[in-house]
Amino acid sequence: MGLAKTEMFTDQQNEIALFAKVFGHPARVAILQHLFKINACVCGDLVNQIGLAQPTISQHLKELKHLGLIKGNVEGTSVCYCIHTENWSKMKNVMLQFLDQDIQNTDCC
Amino acid sequence: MGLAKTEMFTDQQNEIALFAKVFGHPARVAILQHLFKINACVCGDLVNQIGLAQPTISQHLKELKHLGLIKGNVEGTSVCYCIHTENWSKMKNVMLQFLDQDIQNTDCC
DNA sequence: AATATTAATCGTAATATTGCAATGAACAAA
DNA sequence: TTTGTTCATTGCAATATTACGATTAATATT
Repeated sequence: MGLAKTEMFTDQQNEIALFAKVFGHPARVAILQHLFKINACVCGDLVNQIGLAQPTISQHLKELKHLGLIKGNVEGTSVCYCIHTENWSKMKNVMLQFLDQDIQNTDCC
Repeated sequence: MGLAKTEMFTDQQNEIALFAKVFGHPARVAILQHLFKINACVCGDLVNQIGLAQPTISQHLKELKHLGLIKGNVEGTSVCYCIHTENWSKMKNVMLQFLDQDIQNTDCC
């Protein structure tokens, strides 16, 4: 059914999955890396940088914005995007808690 | 269309996306968390724990195994799964490098 | 050998994602 | 006001993902 049964998982598990999902496409990884590097970027520049069509970039930006990881500021006819540092930190904590799990004992198999 | 254009991104970006994608479903997050907690687990136990049907769990396990994040050992009629600690560490380094990016300057927008 | 147990695989239905052409909306410049 | 620029939205085609019933494969148990 192409549909995750979210109701059978904890809020934490669903949150981790949501964040991970948005990183699950190389275009969004590239967009975020570029925003970190340049610190702020107009949508059109991203289209040139990444090489996908404008509607496609716009859609990826929408998803990143929806999760709160980036901010967009209208400046005339263009829109300036940048990392939402506070939310990025919060997300990082959630993901680190998941990634940093440690096994206490030796390998089993 | 429904297909990521991986050829236009760096290997690193594609690798990050691949790892993130596998974490992008709460069932796989739950499976991994359970394996960390219990350290080793027979497939049937995961089916009981998670609450999805056996073929579904088996499919999720396959994806985790394919990325090398877990190992599976046949023990009689059952299969014992556990975290592949070495590969988990490698994956963690890749993801941390991405998550730990820092902005040098102030917010722009 | 016959039966039971466990997990993988196959096949399929339902839904989601990706990508872009076409269009629309908002603003700036002439 | 007309034209151009920039970005969002719509609509659609192609592909991927999720879930599970049915079946198969492998090994135990009787």
